Amino acid sequence: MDNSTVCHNQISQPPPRLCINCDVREQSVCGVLSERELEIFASATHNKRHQTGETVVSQGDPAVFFYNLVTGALRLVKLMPNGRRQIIGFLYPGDFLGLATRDTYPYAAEALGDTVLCQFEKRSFTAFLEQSPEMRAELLERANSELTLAQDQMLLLGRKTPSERLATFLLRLPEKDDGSIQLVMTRQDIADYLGLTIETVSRTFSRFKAEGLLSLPSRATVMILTRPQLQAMVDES
Amino acid sequence: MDNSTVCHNQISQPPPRLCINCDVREQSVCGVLSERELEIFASATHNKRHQTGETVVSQGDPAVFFYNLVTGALRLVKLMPNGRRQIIGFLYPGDFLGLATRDTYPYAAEALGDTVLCQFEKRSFTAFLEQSPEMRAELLERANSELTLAQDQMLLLGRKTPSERLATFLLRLPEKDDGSIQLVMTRQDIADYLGLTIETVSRTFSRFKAEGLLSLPSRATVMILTRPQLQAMVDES
DNA sequence: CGGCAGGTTGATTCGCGTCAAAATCCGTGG
DNA sequence: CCACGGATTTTGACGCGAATCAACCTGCCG
Repeated sequence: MDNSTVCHNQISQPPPRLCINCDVREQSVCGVLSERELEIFASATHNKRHQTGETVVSQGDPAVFFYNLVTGALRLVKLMPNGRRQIIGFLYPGDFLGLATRDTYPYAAEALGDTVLCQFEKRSFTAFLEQSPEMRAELLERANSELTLAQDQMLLLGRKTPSERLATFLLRLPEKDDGSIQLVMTRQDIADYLGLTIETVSRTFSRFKAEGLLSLPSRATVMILTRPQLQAMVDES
Repeated sequence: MDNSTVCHNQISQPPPRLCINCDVREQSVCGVLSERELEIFASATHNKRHQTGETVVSQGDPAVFFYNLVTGALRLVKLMPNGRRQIIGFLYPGDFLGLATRDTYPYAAEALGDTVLCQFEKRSFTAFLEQSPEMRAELLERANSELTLAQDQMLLLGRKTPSERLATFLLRLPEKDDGSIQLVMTRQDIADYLGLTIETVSRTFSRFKAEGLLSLPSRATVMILTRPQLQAMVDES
């Protein structure tokens, strides 16, 4: 809640932050830039930290900044006046925050856990695009894959059963080395992403567990036991 | 079903088809091209006609061609193995068909009424993009607005009531001069677009009519009587 | 005047949402 | 290490609203 744009260079003076050392450079839109361009880019950006639940951008606010997500995860939320909530996507390290915006953000972006973002001005980024066809191509690429995902999600929300929705969701998440899946979001988030209630999500998890499809070592950890069966539910689509 | 790539120059020899005379040039992605570029473009395209219900591209087919829609309308359909259907969008004159495709089309495009399309090869178009930053910017622009629309639709499918869905849908359609709205799609199409059944769509239309919100002079014509009330239902989102 | 596709209306069912309570998880402090 | 407390999740009971199933209507074609 207090000033969360903290730098760690409060004590000693570290070397200037360089995009070239960025952990997610290759995964982010910056991956297409030359060293020369990266330097230009670096001078126009700075890091921003957020804690769990904090709002990075608000629905309806003028879109002044764009971001690359460096660490953590975000949820993109659309809120209706009466409180109904729909999550239209989650962002992970390397993802770009700023697609599908015109003058204002049509959704809020909120931090899930502690996050680090790379912030830059929309204005200067747009200007930068004029000189970088590669970057524009990269953005087009990303917009297209977001659009593809969104279309899959429309099918999910319009026509799939709760079980199919949850199975689809789980199989989209990345596995760790030990085969477990870490859920960075709450059940409520999952419900609002899948167009269900929290109770239905919980019940579906329980049923999957009872059927031996998965186990839940902790709230945030899922072990998929019989991937083929879950996959079969998804392929039914 | 027979060869539907008909030219009208079967009798007399008309002047070569020129993009510069295209009715929808300014509305389509071609609007950003210079006369010079238009000529190059023209030589790589040809018109293609389709009748009601015909398939322009099939879900799962290799994406070889892109299209601009010149006349008529298309529905973009995702079909599940068990027959469940979700319409992820409608295209109107000037719209581009080819966003959100990788190697294959992830949806089918089907003609609503008689349509005219401008067809060109994905390969050559992609090559053309290399030399036309304006065109790439235009495509990015369009991908972004499609994405915005898709996100609105996710909210609709995940969280809105049938009445809100239909009201939202109707108010997005263009009015004619006399204030009427022409529905180019069937009730089933509307249902599959809004994530409902045909019966629920029909009942909701009937209720709106009973409440004096609209009248239905014919199956395909809607007269909105009290726009503010419909708008209020939508704003509730 | 059929015939038929598309659309409407009615009766019934059932799955998910709602409301309520219990259980679990997890951080905190004794 | 355990006891406590709040948040989160799970489970249970119930009701409603949209899907389903079925019949009927309407407009339009030959």
